[in-house]
Amino acid sequence: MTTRKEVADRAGVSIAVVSYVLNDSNYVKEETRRKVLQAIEELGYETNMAARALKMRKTEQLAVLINHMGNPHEAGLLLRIEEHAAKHNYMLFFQTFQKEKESKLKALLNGRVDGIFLLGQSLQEDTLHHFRKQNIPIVSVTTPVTRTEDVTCIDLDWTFEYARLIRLLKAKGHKRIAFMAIRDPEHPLQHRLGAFRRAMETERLQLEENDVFYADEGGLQSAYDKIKPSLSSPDRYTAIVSANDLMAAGIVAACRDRAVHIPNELAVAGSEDILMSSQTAPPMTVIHYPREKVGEIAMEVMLAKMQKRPAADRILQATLVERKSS
Amino acid sequence: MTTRKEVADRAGVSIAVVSYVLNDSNYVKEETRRKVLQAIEELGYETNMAARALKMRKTEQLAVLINHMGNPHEAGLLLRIEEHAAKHNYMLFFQTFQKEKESKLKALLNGRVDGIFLLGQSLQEDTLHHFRKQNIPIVSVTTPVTRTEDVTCIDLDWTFEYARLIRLLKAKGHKRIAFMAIRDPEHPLQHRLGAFRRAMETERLQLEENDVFYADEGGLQSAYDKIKPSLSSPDRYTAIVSANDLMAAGIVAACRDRAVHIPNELAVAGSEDILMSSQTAPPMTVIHYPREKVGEIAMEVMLAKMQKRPAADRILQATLVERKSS
DNA sequence: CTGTTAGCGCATTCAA
DNA sequence: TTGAATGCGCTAACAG
Repeated sequence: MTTRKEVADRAGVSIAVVSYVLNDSNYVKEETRRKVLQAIEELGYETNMAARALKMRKTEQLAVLINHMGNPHEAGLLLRIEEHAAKHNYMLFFQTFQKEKESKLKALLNGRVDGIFLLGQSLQEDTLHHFRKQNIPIVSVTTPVTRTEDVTCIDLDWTFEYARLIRLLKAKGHKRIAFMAIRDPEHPLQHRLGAFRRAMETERLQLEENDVFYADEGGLQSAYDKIKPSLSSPDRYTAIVSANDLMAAGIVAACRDRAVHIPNELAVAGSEDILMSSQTAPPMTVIHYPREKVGEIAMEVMLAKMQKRPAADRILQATLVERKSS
Repeated sequence: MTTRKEVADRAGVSIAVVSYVLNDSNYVKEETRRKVLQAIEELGYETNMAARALKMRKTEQLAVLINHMGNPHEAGLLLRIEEHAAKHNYMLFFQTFQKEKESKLKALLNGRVDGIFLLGQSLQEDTLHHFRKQNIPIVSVTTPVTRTEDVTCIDLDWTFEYARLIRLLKAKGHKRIAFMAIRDPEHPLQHRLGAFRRAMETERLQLEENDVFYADEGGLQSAYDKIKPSLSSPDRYTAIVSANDLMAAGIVAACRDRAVHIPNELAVAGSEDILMSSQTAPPMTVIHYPREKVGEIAMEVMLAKMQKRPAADRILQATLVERKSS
């Protein structure tokens, strides 16, 4: 490995000068600079980021804790965040994160990251406290079940978005609308269920308790399993909204297998607009979650917090994409 | 931030002892150990990974260079690799990687990673040389266009896999089979085109040059755009295989819009088996790429290389999933 | 069994 | 405009 010392020797200067040249942190005579640059070139020298991180107390690395990378929505979000992080020269770690791992988290991230993104996670108070003490900002993309002051959130106004979707369905004559939620009370998708309830109220529709389905997890299969039995009942909801698109796709699949016609017998809608949603049969009506924008804002907020600038929660606007499933 | 020094002071020992306790690297009297552990607990001390990395010349961080995170196949692969990396206490960076960034790569990764995974990339010789000098092993999941000795590859025997798929199609009466490839000659999917050519030969079928379509990139839309015009021609191939599933989905979408019946008028098959492929109309026949296994093996090979154990290229077996599109 | 000490590669203060 | 020297937090060789 080439070190600054070797570069300095070859250029006939001290290591400090090499540092000055590299970081533009001090005036260096043009000729000296040239010599140093040349030595760097010849030796193929590159700064050792570990050493720099130790000295600077800054790693330029960020962590993304992700719930379920199998979900293209979250994968897409991750991708967008990375895109913007890269622009600011931050490297991104990602970790699929289960609660069991939380205790190890502090050890794993200590001295490794300058900030943490949460993609569908909530952390426990003592974990939060630890990162607060270390001055590691936390930005959450999704509203966690329990809010904490140091976690800044980027999310949609789900009540507003669902209300708009409900109006669309109402306009087509639907009165009894079901919702596909998720069982785990800690799961961040719970927030969307709450929002849906409020939206139904706003739109003066009754959300009956047995019109809320609780899948075991957010995947396609779990929604398929949960919805399929209910599809044979004669008296039922005429539309269903799903807390995420993967589960909505599961509903579409169940309808196909039960020969329930979409949208004539049942209208289906999703909440994220992943690519798959445009390819199901029929293509799905969805709330288009602005992943691109959210990624950008998330990084923006993260930068602000790292620089100790104030950073408030951000609510973004989605759009409604009407396709054949409604 | 709590340091080892503070822990040592509180426990009334030297920092070395704290190190010994933490790393189990030296015998410590039970009572002393207890005191140290308690001090650590009380202070909420965690090891600073940056300092450790500097000292040990080992970061326990790995990079994944990924071509197109928008592709669920690659996202899935990333997920699997992360899963296995985590088991061995490695953190994973990922970077969506474009050629323009290659020059910056060395600077970005220097001192940050112990190894690099390539997901559909080829690096230039001087980049490879740099990492070779630093003893940073490189493992590629996909066969790059130009092979290099220090890059170990994990891939399928695509010729074998495509031959099996071709036999399936042949058994259903197909003789003229087209292929959806990708234009960029540097793109790793070129390898699959070459394999398909050989497989056709093996199966004694003629692959006509204008039955090979070259999409501009590997996405759904690009395949859709490329295939759509050709669907109206009366005399044409009766089956098409796509180098990846996203493009196969694009073909299915084009057939839908052109009212070409699948599989009666055209059989379609993909090469990876992403979730979406089971939800298109009709669901697609695909080669099931064993992402789980590949992730495991990739990490295994990486560990071997990091420990300077010999590590040969690995060829894994896929399975054929027959669905309604063929 | 425990303490002292010498770096790892870098940024930076202080002198020159 | 440049150099010498210090220390970031950690590991491990060596001495006791």
